[in-house]
Amino acid sequence: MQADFQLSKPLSKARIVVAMSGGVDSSVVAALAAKSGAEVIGVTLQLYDHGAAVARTGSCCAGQDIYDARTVADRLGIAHYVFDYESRFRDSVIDRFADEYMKGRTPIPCIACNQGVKFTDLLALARDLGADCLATGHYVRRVTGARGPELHRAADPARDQSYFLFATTREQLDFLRFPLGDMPKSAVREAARELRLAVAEKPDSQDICFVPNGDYAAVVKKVRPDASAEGEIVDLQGRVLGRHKGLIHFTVGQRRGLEIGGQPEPLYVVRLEPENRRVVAGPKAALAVRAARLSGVNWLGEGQSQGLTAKVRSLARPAPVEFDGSSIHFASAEYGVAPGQAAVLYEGDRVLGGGWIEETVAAELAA
RNA sequence: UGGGGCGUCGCCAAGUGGUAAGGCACCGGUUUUUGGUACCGGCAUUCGCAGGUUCGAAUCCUGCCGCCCCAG
Repeated sequence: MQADFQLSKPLSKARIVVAMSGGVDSSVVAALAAKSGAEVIGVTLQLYDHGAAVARTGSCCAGQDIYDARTVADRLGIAHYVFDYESRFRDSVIDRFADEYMKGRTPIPCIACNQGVKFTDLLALARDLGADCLATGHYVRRVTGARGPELHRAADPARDQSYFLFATTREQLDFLRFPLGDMPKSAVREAARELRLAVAEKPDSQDICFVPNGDYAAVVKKVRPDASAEGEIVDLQGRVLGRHKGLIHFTVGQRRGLEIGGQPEPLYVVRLEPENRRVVAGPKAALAVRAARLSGVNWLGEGQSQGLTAKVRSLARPAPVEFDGSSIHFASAEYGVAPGQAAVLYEGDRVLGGGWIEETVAAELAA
């Protein structure tokens, strides 16, 4: 197995920095880089280190993972550095994550992490190390188009991570390489086995890396102690249906957890009102949205505005939309669109960019 | 107090003699590098309580308890 690192100079004269998380994917990237003949430097960032999170499986960038990355680097015979980015990660990812929840929004820490710590800080570090590129284990493709590098969905649709990388800028994309974008996950695992990498059978990471037991609310409360302020759960007319134990436990589109029974049909969270700590609940139909205004738009495309599709969550078939530069308009109602989540725009397999969902416009329901 | 009605899983609610539907909630699982959704599965040996009739009752009878309504 080989990878094309898309460099303009001979690999024998190139220096590649590989972001090694300690998982199978980035380990295989390091192996592919080492095999290419270039000089390879593995870099691992220590992002957090709560005692409890260290030993758990499915994590990333702490304790055992750092050890695993080092072990792989040693086996490959490449240089390996570990940098302490805990405070940076706490400020730019964990604190922001908590603040978003406090505001009644639903954050995606993985994108914040990619955007900041990885593609800004680590990328700058790689440049400082004199690298010609920074390679990561993300499942996404960098395709050279007529006007330079483009970001495309991964070849393995089940693994595509383009949703989490919408904020990647042109400059960053210039310097980044994603050797796994063309490969199915099974091939990556197979390669790890053939290379006898210790991480070959390591479980995929999932959930939020810095949340130990899937209990993200506990992390928010730890960072922001006043997060458990109670409030009312009301229906669309404002009638009180019950109480809740903290806005942070809810997200728009959520069904479970309201603990309100006796209804003829399920209740969903329609909206969160941080000003008065209210959770507004209603039937599924009340979730229908026809447009969403975005902030922090990152654009990698040209003038496209028609024939686009958008994903409003990582798992979802892309929905046809029109984009006017700041808002997306769905061709047919979309459900459970939560502020704080990302809307990523595609033209076929190409990622044109995206933005953060600020507010949504309810669809007029013919009823 | 007199008259009427009701009491089935946490909530709503079928079932009026043949051996407890369903919905909501909740729990578990699947899916997944966010949260959530969706899907699959689980969830009353028991029908306010105590007796009685019957081969057999949540369904019939009696008493008690509780709640609701109406009372010149």
